[in-house]
Amino acid sequence: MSQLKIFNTLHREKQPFVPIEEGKVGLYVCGMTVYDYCHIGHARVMVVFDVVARYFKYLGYEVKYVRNITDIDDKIIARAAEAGEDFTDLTKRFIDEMHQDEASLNVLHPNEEPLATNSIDSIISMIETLIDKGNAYAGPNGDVYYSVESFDNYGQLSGRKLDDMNAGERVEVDENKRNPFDFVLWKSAKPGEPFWPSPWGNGRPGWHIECSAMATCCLGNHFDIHGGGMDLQFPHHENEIAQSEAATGETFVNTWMHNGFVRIDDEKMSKSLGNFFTVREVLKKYRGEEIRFFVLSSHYRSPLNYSDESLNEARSALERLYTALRGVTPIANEVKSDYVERFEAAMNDDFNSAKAISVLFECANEINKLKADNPELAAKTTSDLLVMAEPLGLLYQNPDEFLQSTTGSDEAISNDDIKAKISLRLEAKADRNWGLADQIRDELKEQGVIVEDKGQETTWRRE
RNA sequence: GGCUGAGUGGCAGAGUGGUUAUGCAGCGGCCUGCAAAGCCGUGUACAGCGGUUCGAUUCCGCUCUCAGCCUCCA
Repeated sequence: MSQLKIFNTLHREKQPFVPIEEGKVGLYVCGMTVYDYCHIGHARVMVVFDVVARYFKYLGYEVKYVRNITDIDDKIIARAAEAGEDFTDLTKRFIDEMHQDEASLNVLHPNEEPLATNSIDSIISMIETLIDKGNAYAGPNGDVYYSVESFDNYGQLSGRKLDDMNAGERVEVDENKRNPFDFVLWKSAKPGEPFWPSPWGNGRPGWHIECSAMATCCLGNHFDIHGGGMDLQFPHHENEIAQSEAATGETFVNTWMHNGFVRIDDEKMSKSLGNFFTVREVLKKYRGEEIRFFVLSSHYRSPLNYSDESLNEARSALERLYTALRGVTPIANEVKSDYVERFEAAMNDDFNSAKAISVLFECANEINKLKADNPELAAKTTSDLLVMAEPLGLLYQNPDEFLQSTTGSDEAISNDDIKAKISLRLEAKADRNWGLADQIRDELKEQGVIVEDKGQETTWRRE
């Protein structure tokens, strides 16, 4: 079998994955800042790394998957102030919402989900270490900063040099910093802001330090894979490396993985541009599995353009796969089929889900051909299809349930009414009253129900 | 200005130094009372210009276009 290769942002090439400890993998992903609903970009991160975790399990690894929650930061404070509520009420609410979205997308829960506010002690102790080692300093305003010049390899991940960067390009240079690219480790509290006591006074952690603290706490000073969206490469992940490696003296992470953006009209979907769709908005029109298929239909590092057409295609594609599964009871296949081999080869090539999915379609085609002539082989091939779908988190529903479920919140004809009409139509057919039979079929079609005759049986599905 | 990445058939989207991606849509056929689903067949795609090569969409160079990052961001 081919070996798993992963594109490592740190080296800008695909590299064979070698775990630090045999048979185990530690995975840390930067999760949500919980001040609003998840949008499709967040859904992509969740789904992509869910597949990474699932596929490692499929390969037999023991996976420890950690995805943090940032539950204290400037935006959270601002939103809570706007709403006139305690920031913890706000974050608790959006954590619950996030978990609902996660479930809708069939994303398995990470093994650990640490909160920044539960990690204050380890954050403070890491900052103390950085000050002791000369990598951090308290500014005249009481904030504590990391000194980028104190870390020789600063810029290794994002491939940039301090000299090449334009300080003050977008944000005014802060006079409290020794170097404009120094970043905050500890931010002193203004009146009315939430705070924790620290050796530098009351305040809260900066954005980057929490991830260094949580990652090393949960997975150790040196672990296998760290992931997140492309935009976190710089400065967030660059700063995480600088903090963690300066504090521990060890290599922080072996493999860095970054997923591409979701776009709308060829522009990045983001909160700041305001061009985002939330997961729950899209769920009004499309099933969670359709969103999931859409995300996995292109490679995780490529841009992914969001549109109704794309979601409609995902729907058609899933209908085809579920139609193949319909009416077959899978029987475990004792030999590893050529399909599964090719599926693994695709996934081993930097989690190429798009290519892997093409194998699912070929497998579905084979099932359709075998159904009539060779039920036993059809059943085994069906099992193959489900074996491949599992690490992708797809095809987890009963085919009829999927095909007959409603796709949105619109008012739809009930299953009972559909069945009643189909009974009438079967009587008409028995009388060879084709006019009436076709009329009933047309009526159902208008209500989004497709009727299909198979010999004496009639099945139905929703469009 | 610095640094990334990308440009594939009607659309989406993989991939490869010479041979079918895959899905949707289209066209023809089989099946069907008719459909639907399914099956079979069907498309001289690889931004442009040079170079390397027996041969390049695939490697190299240049040009053009697009997107992203350069302390909000998944």
